[in-house]
Amino acid sequence: MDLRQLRYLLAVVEAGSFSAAARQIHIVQPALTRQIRALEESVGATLLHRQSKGVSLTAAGQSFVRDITYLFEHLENAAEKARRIEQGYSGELMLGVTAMHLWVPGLTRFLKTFRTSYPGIMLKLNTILSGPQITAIRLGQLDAGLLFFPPEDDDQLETLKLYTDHLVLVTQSDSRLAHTPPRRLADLGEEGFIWFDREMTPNYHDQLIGHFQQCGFTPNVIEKGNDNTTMLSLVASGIGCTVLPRLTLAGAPPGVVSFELEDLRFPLDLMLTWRRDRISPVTQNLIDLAREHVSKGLFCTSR
Amino acid sequence: MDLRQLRYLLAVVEAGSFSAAARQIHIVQPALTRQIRALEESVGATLLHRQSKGVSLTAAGQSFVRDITYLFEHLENAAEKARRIEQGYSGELMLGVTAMHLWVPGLTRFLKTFRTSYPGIMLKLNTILSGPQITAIRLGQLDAGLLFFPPEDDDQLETLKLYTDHLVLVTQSDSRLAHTPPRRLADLGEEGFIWFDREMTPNYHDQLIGHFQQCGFTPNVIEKGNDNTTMLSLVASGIGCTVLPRLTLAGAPPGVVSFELEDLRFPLDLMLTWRRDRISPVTQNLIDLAREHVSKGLFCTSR
DNA sequence: TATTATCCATGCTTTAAAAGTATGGCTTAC
DNA sequence: GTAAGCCATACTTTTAAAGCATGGATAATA
Repeated sequence: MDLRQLRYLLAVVEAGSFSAAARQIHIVQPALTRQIRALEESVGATLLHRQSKGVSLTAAGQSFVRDITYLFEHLENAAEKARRIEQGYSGELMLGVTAMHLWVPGLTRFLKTFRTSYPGIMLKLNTILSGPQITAIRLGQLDAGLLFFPPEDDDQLETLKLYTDHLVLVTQSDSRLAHTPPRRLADLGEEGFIWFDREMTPNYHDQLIGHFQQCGFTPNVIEKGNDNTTMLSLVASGIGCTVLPRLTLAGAPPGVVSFELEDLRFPLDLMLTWRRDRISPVTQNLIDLAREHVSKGLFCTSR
Repeated sequence: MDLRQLRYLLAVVEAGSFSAAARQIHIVQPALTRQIRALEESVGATLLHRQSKGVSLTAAGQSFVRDITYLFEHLENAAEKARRIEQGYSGELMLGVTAMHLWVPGLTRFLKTFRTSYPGIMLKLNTILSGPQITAIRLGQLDAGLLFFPPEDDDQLETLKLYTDHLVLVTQSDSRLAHTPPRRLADLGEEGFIWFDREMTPNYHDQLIGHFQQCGFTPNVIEKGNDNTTMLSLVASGIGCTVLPRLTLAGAPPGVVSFELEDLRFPLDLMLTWRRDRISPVTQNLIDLAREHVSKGLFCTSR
């Protein structure tokens, strides 16, 4: 069996005769006769009644034609779908993101633009920690990820810096600290500090703790909150202070204020990370759009 | 695009490499490479990542393979269906039958046997008058019909006599007629006669009326019932008598008796009728089974 | 009735499209 | 560093489809 033969059959059925069909599809009638005969042989049934004035479908032929009519359309759709995927206009994009960044305005704006530009893409956001994100990207489970501190000089991964953030001190607006703003980490003294479990985001944790030690500061941890929102809620309720990337304060509850500290100029680069090999077209489109946003400075503006 | 190419693609995907697939499908690797390339060209998308150690599907390829996987199965099913129809084991059979005969035991037994023998056939019984039946058969709307008096020596239609019935006088068991059974039509005199509209089955009507006239009998029609059941009900209620084919009395209500009349030896042949040309395989099977039943005398036995 | 036109089938030739062959470049494994 | 395995390319051979000429059968037409 052969697609050509099926096409020929449909042409014959439509034209009502071998000769007419042959004229329509620009081959000679004997060629058509032979191909239809071969088709009938491979199907194992006579599909056409040959009459002196054209042909008509047998009962078997009617059934067969019904069954194959939509085949070509189906094939064309399959090809079209493949083309759209190849061009990155269809398919899905598995994107890793840390919970911390889901409310960063520049980032949500970026994702919104992507969604608008590629409405055919099912964007699947995975709220996942930095470490697992890197693993998932390596394994191909994620197409790309948004995270701090990707492994440097990795020959498998490639990164793009979206923006550089920095840490700020966060405290309640009518707390003691808010009235006499500290200038350095050491000024916090034994002030209650809100922190998080190391496992949540080990890289970030270790980098910060290392920096604190360099500055001679040991936080007096009195409470832990394992995501941004929780930590901010704890701060808002007056339990203590903490440090957070400035841009993640976008969704902070009222009554929370932030201060820049002299020794908290810790540079935090939010990186888009992806596998160097086998970038899917969708991922490429995401990267291209990210590059565009970076060059226009769209990640840094807060509105 | 070509079925061969699709088959090759599936082989390559399954084998994981061009070389392995080529060995499996017994062609050489360059031929495979070329066909896949041609397929990719006609689809308009790269379907495979060529790596040093085999190949893997691109995102577009994954979608495409998903879409064509069931195609071959679908085609084989379509062919199988066509074969079954050609052999008369599948499909539908449009059979005309007059309401009069639906309760004839030999006939219902025949239809039941057919249904059992060909469970794949959708047997569509059309309760339709003799005249329209013949027209429908000629037009190909019916595959075959069961009727009295088909046109004789018709070069388009062919017939098979299933059984010969004859008319009997039907009356209520405690009517005057039942007590002094008449021997001839003329004996009925002015007895109330139940009849039917000519349009219901004109051939049958005209043949009977003609015969009545030959016998010098003019029925005193006092009521009309346009199907067997109605006529029998009227008889059972004591309104009058009528004549009916003997075998159609199978479903008669209690209190109805029948008598043979000397001049009512009118032969009634129930004929299976079909178009001589373009007998569908199902129809052929029906005819064959009918011939078998006729030769075994199964139509005449009442049980 | 003979004729013409039309249709499908068949035998033979030509052309187009696969498959086969030889080989090369590249990567991975030992 | 060599061998093995993979895919790609250029060229040849084989296969299969298309083209051509023609014939038999049927149906419309003169």
